[in-house]
Amino acid sequence: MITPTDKKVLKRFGENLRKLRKDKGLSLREMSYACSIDNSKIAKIEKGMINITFTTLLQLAVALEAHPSMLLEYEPE
Amino acid sequence: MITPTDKKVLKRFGENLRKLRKDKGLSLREMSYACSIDNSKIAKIEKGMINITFTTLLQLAVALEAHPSMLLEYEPE
DNA sequence: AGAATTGAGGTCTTATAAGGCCGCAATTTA
DNA sequence: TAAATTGCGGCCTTATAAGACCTCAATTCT
Repeated sequence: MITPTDKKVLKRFGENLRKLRKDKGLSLREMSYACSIDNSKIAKIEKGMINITFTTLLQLAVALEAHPSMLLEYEPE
Repeated sequence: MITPTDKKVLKRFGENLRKLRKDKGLSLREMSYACSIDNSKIAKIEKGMINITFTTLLQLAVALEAHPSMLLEYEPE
């Protein structure tokens, strides 16, 4: 079950993801196209609404042309 | 659906996880205790049998006393 | 040898991620 | 201002992760 603490962690991850996407100047649909993940799903991830799997993390990294570990390097807060 | 390519990626991740655990001198049960993940599940992860979620990745990092991103830093191969 | 530890697979239930589509309000652009 | 783009939430089905427990063969320890 997804705890309130998890919620917070996912939200923080989402915020960072959003930042990385913006920095790369991509719209949700552009990013969607770049990694084959539905744009609405990416929106949900950025909102911290879903607990993504390992493979989804890798897909996101592809779209951002970054190393997967980079998506985890942000201030936990 | 989990593709053969995903399978390979998960397997590689698992091998690395196993290495990290061994390096820390932990048995599956010890690690299980350290991160509240059933030992049989950790075994499955190491075997690349499951596509773990973001929160599970964080839990594993706790047991290894490492930054989550570290679990992703290995030779993709 | 006997006991304990360890890795690992199987099984069952429940929660939820994935995948895909729709629509709409708010921007942004033409 | 009309038209496109964008973010985003809802909905549905299917696949599968999570979580918990059991068993057992192979090691390792005593």
